[in-house]
Amino acid sequence: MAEKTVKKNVGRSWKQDPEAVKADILRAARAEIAEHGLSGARVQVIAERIKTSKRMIFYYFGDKEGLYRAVLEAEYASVRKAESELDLDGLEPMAALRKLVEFTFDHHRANPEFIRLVMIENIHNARHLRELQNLATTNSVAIKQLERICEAGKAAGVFRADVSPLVLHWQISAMSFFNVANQMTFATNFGDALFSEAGQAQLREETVGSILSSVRN
Amino acid sequence: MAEKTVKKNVGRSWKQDPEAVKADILRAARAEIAEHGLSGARVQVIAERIKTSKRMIFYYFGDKEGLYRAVLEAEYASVRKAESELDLDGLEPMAALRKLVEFTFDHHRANPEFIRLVMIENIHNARHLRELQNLATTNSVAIKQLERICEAGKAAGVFRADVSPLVLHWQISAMSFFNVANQMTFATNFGDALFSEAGQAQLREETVGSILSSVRN
DNA sequence: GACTAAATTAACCGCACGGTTCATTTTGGG
DNA sequence: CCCAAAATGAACCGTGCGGTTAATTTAGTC
Repeated sequence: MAEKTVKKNVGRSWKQDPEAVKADILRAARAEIAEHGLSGARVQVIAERIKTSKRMIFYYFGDKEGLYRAVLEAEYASVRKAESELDLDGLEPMAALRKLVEFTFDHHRANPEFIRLVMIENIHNARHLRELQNLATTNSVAIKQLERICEAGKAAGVFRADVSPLVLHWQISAMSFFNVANQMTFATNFGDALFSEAGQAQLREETVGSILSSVRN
Repeated sequence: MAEKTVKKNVGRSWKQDPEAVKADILRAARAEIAEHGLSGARVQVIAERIKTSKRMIFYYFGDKEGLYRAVLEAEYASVRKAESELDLDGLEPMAALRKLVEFTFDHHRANPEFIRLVMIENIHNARHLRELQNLATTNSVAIKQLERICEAGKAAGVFRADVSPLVLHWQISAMSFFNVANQMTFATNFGDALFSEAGQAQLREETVGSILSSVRN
């Protein structure tokens, strides 16, 4: 039959670029999951955000949870990289601690999607994070830096002798994280004064102040 | 036809008790939503947790979001009630502040479901909380208490003159909230030492310490 | 240029979900 | 005791979800 040779697509209709597709999917998934949570995120919507199909997501990442794990892993890697680039050499202990607190406060604020992913992961009791074992060894960069600061501070006599780097990290993280994570409910309940530029500058300084004053000898 | 009058249920099969049913639904919904998030929670599962049907949930609460709003409202009311029962009269400013911090730390820790609901609400950008307008006026009990403490502390000269009750509340909430909300990811990343009984006692005291030292004149 | 494996598209599927319909039972007031 | 209204049960429904099947296109290899 003459109609047999119907060609739907004579010219090249698409190019292969698996790495770019994978990276696109990861970015879109990060945004979608951070916005709606794991169960709230729709695979269809992730596909629609970029120029690909739902099929490709399952092709590359297996299932929704595999995709989520990949997003989580990439995001933690990116944060660790930023942390490791913070240079505190040559600073006095108090100045180093101040810089570390300011960095953490600013970095959390600049990465709300990461914060939301961590919130979501906590809702899931860190079940997926625990499955990412290759991160465990390297994600204590911040602690290592604090340990060095604390040692120097104690040696110089400016820090209390019983300051704990781990507790310090917990306190710094708590305020830096809460500032982003709970912004909406806090503002709803108590007003948004603390979340203007001036308010944020104040919180940043008060955070530094409470950390520094709590280690001071 | 003679078979027309088939009676499936001759005897009394159930009792009416709408208030108890509503209360049961609220409790079950709180647990289910706190565990799985709003989109992750299944109405069917909420019904199965107690002795009722999906039908009753929609009958009393309209839809899933209405149920969630009711849960949120009840939970906030319960927390406000606990806060208002905290008695700080007759305490020196520092002692009063210490007691308030300890209370907040302990209360958050004792109410993980409330913490999770707030986390979930933050994921949703506080959209539902904003629709609960009748709470806005009364949920600043904690702030009022802090204002009184700060005034007394400044008058007595033991507090810095520029201490802000709102910032103080933010700091206290940050650490008390983070301690519960981020426990799982923090423990996964940095070990669970801080979440043993001894670790929690240490964190509680360090939280008090950093707050007190940051207001001290 | 034929062959093959990887990459991509289009169409489809079972199913569980939120929500509804219809009928029945219970309660309480007159 | 009767009857309207509230409360409940059972079965159902359309939709959108995560995930799959099968066919088509690309790109490197000989």
